[in-house]
Amino acid sequence: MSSARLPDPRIEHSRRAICRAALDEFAETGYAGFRIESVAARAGVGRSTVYRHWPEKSALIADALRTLHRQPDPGVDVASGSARQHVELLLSHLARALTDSPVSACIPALIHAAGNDASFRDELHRFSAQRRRRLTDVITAGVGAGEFPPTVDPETASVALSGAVFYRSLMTADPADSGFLTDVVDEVLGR
Amino acid sequence: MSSARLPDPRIEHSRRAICRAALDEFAETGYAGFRIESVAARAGVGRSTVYRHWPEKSALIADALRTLHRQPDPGVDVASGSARQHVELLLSHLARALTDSPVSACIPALIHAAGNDASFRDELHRFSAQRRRRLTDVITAGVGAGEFPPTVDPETASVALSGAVFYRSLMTADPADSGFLTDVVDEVLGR
Amino acid sequence: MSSARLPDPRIEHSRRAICRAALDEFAETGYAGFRIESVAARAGVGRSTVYRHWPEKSALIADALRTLHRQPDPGVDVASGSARQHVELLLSHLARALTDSPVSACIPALIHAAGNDASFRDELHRFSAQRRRRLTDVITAGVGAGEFPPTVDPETASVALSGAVFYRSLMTADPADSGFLTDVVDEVLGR
Amino acid sequence: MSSARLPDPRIEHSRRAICRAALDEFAETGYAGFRIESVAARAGVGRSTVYRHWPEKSALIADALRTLHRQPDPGVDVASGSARQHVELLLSHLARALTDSPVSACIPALIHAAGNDASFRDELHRFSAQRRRRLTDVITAGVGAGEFPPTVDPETASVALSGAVFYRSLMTADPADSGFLTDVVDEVLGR
DNA sequence: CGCTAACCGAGACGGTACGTCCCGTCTTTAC
DNA sequence: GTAAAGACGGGACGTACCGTCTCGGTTAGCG
Repeated sequence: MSSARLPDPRIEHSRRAICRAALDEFAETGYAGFRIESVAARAGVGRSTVYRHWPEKSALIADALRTLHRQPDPGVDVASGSARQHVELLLSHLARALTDSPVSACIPALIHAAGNDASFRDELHRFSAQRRRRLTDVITAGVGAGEFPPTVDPETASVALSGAVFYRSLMTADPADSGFLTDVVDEVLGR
Repeated sequence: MSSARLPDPRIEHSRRAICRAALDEFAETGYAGFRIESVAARAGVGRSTVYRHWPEKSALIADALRTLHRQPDPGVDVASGSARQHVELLLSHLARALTDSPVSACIPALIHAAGNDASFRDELHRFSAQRRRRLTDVITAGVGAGEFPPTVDPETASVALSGAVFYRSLMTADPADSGFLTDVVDEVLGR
Repeated sequence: MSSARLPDPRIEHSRRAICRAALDEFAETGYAGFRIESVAARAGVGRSTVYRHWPEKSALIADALRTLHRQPDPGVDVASGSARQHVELLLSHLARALTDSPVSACIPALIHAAGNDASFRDELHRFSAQRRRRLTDVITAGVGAGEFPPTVDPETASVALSGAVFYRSLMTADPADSGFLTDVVDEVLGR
Repeated sequence: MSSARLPDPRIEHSRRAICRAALDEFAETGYAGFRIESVAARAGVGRSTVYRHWPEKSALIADALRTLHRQPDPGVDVASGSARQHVELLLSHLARALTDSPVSACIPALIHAAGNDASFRDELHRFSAQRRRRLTDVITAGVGAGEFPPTVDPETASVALSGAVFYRSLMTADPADSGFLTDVVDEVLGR
């Protein structure tokens, strides 16, 4: 019958350990400065084991970053609370993701990598689209419920809101704290 | 009078050529992949001349990027036209800067570098603050003239607008074209 | 049994090839002008392989020169012939060693290096002591057999004879040919 | 008449200082490790001044070493004392020259350099011939005076004696002290 | 004296070799 | 058959000198 060979549990174990180590390394040292040797050492693994599973450095980095996307969604309970509360919750999740390790250090690196590599760019776009879809949905619901003005375009609004958080976190010295979030939601979705 | 001694004309000549070459290299290959050897070759200069002026790769990159900031402001003529037109003009300049070489490739790299180096971070913050100030001023003027609703907070609005352009350019597959700009200005500054 | 682990056959192969190449390089260009890059090229080996086995240029040179000392002794058959013939044979071996490559170019370099480095000095002293011992022994035997005057001090005589060959080969324009050897043996060991 | 311009005293002053510094440098660091920069610094002179007078490193070294030969002969008073005393005196001068700075470090370096450069070789041969001639003359006189056996060939004997001192000083761990000199003179010139 | 030509120091320049670090490939042995 | 260990060829790094060059400032010796 199905002789699907179980592919040796050690393999999967190694892959996991290496990916985790790669994320740590990436968060600490960024794209440049990322050393295969350090990753192997972190993972308690021989250098050749890394090369057995990924053909080269960039492939490992890409793969490791991809695992970020599969991390569990914070899960906002849309059933209870107002649309505005949901929006602020999603934005504060985003703000925290941009501030805390390890994602905080990976997003900028991803943005940079995206500039020079089409596959990274696609990955980044897919990732952010997925994150932003929740936000767009919530805004759409808010408009439908009459909580936000009918003139609001959910797509544009979610870009403005996400962009505001990004910009505030990455390009200014001030944090995207709850006061800022309140202000920017007022500004974009009306008061 | 001021007998300011010109130290050696060759020095300034070399520095300029190297900085220009470094920006090109940076735009093409990013932070990783940046090779001093290529820069020297581009600049038509010996490798040692580069090291004579900058102690190491990162210092050269930092210095070269800094020259970006000193590039002349596009200069929007605020005297004529409506505040809304000014806002859209500034945003389209930003969008173009994020799309065209060489700045397009440098900003993402700067964002990345900022994640791992405080001095780069300060540089980036200073740079974006300077750019955004023009936008904030124009919005303030528009509010004063009654062109934008009095509820608009210029500071928050300029972050939302800049962030929207950034996000659209860097994190999505769609360009920050004039249609998008119109929409997002509608959204943030009212219609 | 002895499960003495052979570490890796490639290592010994590389070491041999590099040492041989280093001796050639040394003989051709001397201490100054000795370039690791040339040695690696001669040996058909990557530059880093050289540094993997020797920490720096001087260590490689020292090691390569040491292999000279392990080269097989010419092996003079003491059983047949007179003591005088043995003496002349040993001296002509020495003279030839000082004239022919590769040793010819290494001894002067060793003498020079010995002036600036104690370990080279010890090496040189050990090397020459070993070579000279055969000569001293043969002279001692010749004195015992009554072939040389009893007033001859074998130690002093062997220094005078070896020194004469060295001096003639290195410090004068004339070669230490067989005529010279005959004369100097006459002079030192009597006629 | 001849308006032979005095060639600017600064030039001669610089040359002297540089030559002296070059000898010191040579004695300290040998042929390899000889740095033009160090010489200039020792001489309190700009690096370019060195290059103004000597086209390259090796020319400076050669020139500096040549000044050694012009150093005043110790001057043995042949009028008084026996031939044997004169011989021992000359040999002890040679032994001291091979032991004390700066010559001690230059001779080995010269021997080495002679191996790779014909002009150095000629220089060395000329130098040693000049030194040895005094010795040969004294031996000849001693033979003529009946102080040494008529069988002594002055040329061969002076090579054996000089060679013995060289060998003892450079190739063994023992010094060419007065005891050794006595022994070797006994051995070569009879007792 | 004051001029002028030379010599000078300082140091930028294009090169080249160094010794270090890491890459991605490979070979060997242990489990 | 997979893993750890690590040798291998390769190539960029940042350092140290090389020998060449350009630059003003000083200085010797003539007018």
